[in-house]
Amino acid sequence: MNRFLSHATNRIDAKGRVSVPSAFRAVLLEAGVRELYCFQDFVFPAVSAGGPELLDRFEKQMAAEDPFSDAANQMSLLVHGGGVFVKLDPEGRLMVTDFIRDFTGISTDVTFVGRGDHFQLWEPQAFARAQAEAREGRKQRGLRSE
Amino acid sequence: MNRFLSHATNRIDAKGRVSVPSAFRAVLLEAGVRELYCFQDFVFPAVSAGGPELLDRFEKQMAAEDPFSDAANQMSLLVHGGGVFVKLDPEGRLMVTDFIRDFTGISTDVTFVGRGDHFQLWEPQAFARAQAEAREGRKQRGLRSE
DNA sequence: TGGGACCATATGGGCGTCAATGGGAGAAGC
DNA sequence: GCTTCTCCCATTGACGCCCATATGGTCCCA
Repeated sequence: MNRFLSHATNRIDAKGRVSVPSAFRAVLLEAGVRELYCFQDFVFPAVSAGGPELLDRFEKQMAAEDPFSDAANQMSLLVHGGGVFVKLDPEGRLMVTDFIRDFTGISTDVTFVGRGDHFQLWEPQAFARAQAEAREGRKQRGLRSE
Repeated sequence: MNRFLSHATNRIDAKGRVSVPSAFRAVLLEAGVRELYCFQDFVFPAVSAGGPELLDRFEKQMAAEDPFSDAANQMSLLVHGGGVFVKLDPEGRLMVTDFIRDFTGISTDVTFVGRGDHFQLWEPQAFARAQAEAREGRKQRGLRSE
């Protein structure tokens, strides 16, 4: 398994640390990622995290559209200006900084959400709501999988 | 037999495990599936399960459209964030996690329902109702084959 | 044809391992 | 010197692996 899948909720301890789920750490290890690259998601109130190659991916995306568009400008602000490198401690935990808290609304618990080539940090309730909305939207569009 | 057929109800034990029906396990074995991919169904209050190729299918679908579109984003939230890889123990049982319970209403028993290329986990009563409704709907449309 | 041995599946529980969490102490920075 | 950040160790609770038991069905043989 070489991608980020499923979701799990972990508690922030008194020092402001939270364990990254072991399944996600395994993916990072396999990819040889030692430092996480984090930034604010464009769509959801979540912080996205992954290897440094994520940056490349978003720069490609920006290059694909009109470089002077509002979207490209805002993306650059988030990707370049809002990006942070985060290190894990020997137990696989990361510090939940104000950068993360302010944007996501996270306070005591973090929901880690796999997104294939990266994963996200969500406030648990916010994730539940977003997922419910997504499911509702799919149902209405009638895009059944079978 | 290379597809999932019929249905069966098994009990969840004190540890929260339930045996996957042997007929289904045989199909999985033949297909060489060692890890199940499970996700909350888009239509029914059931959890669908099958081989990893189910996920591949979803990812192809996402790749087909604009990867940064709203639809693709929401789908990833369901397929990646809402999907789980589940391993069977040596006896062919799986853990019934809250992820499954909350969405399906399953508490003490699980009804396994074959769906051809995958199968589903239902709360027994809910399955009985859904099946009755489906039968009724077909009858009214006059599409019965018998 | 009826009874019994045999087999497969479903189920129950013990136990070791690992992940998540909590706290302490040393190191580095203000 | 005090705060903040790491690293290290301890605890606990969950999960995976193993073996044991039960239950129902099938096949063989008398």
